[in-house]
Amino acid sequence: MSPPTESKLSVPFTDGAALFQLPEPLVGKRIVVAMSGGVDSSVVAALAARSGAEVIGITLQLYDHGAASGRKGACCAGDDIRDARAVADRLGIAHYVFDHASAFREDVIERFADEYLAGRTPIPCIRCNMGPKFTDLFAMARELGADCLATGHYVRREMGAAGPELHRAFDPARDQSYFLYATTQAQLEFLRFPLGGMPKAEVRQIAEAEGLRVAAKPDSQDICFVPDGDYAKVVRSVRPEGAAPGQIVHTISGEILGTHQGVIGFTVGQRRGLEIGGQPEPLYVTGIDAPACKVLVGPRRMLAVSAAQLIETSRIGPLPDMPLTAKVRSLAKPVPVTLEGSLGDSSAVTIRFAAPEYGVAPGQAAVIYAGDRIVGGGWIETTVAAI
RNA sequence: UGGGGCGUCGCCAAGCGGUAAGGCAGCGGCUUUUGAUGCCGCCAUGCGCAGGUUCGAAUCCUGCCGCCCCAA
Repeated sequence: MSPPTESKLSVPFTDGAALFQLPEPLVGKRIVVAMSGGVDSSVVAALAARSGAEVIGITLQLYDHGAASGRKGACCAGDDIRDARAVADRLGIAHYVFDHASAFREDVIERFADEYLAGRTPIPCIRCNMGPKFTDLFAMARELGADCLATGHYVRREMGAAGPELHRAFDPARDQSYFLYATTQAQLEFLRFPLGGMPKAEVRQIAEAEGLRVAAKPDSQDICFVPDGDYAKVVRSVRPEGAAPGQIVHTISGEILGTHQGVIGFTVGQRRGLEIGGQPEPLYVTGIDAPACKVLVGPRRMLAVSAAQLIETSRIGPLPDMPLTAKVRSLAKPVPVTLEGSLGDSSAVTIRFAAPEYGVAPGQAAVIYAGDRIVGGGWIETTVAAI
């Protein structure tokens, strides 16, 4: 599944024009690289520096709390900014750090908390890509007169008949397309993802070859602004008034099985943490009634969903005339779906699953694929039980 | 205070003389740039308490304690 460690480089990393999809010569071109302080974006910066173009690294400081410092595998604060700076120094490229903490707090963290309070399950990474990264950083790169904005995302940009298209990464284990479905056509014109065609192992090889201090840095995981995996703590600190206790109710019988310390601790499809024993089979969260402070639970078969309504849909390029698939979570094989409605322009669309899908949570994203190509997606507003 | 039933891990529950199943919950790990799911591992030297019978008892006997039901 994962490529061998000692593979040859699939793309010559000296071919800057191909990697950054810019016309030759690169001398005189200006590439802005979004540097998070991790291995991936550091390698992008290195590749850009090798290309002959002028390179400017930009790091957004997104948050700053004590726990961020010293935490391995985070991004965009404290040590990571120092790492980014050190890499830039090593590569001899310009590097700017912008304090984006207040905007990030409003656009991503508070929104994240409010979604949980409303009984939904948010994906801050997508909001972050939509806002700080691909809107704000995008504007900065434009102002700097860049020819493109390159990031370390594992996703491919390919030229199609109707313009640039977004495709899944070459390395399926690293594919990040799920988090990027909301990229607009205009953003995609300007964006570049040089790592989309490489296996992760290769990226680390390059980092080592370039002598980057981040070569062995752990991959980021979890939510970057949640220190120790305890996202509920973050929600409580942002919205202290939000976590009200309530009842855990059986979806079918209506029986009150227990109590909980706040709807924010639960997501549809969740099994653990209910603390309800004495049952013949496991109970899963089947729904969340935020206004009533109720968590609804039931057996696994009640999680089966036949369709989902998506809102605020977006589309990248034309809708191809071929079977479509969808992912309802980042790690999942895309499953066959049919679309009812017109995808894109923020309109509402219903996707119907060919086979029942389990654990579909409102607030999550559904991303639509045509083969390897991402054609768009939207936020899951409601689901239809398959029964 | 007559009769009947029951007390086994936090919960549910097997076992009915041969040396404590299983499920749920919980805990730990793997996986993972969202939340989940999933998978693997751990989880009662002891069966309400105290005696007794027996080579051997959660299982038999006695007493006590605690629940539940029936009762003019």
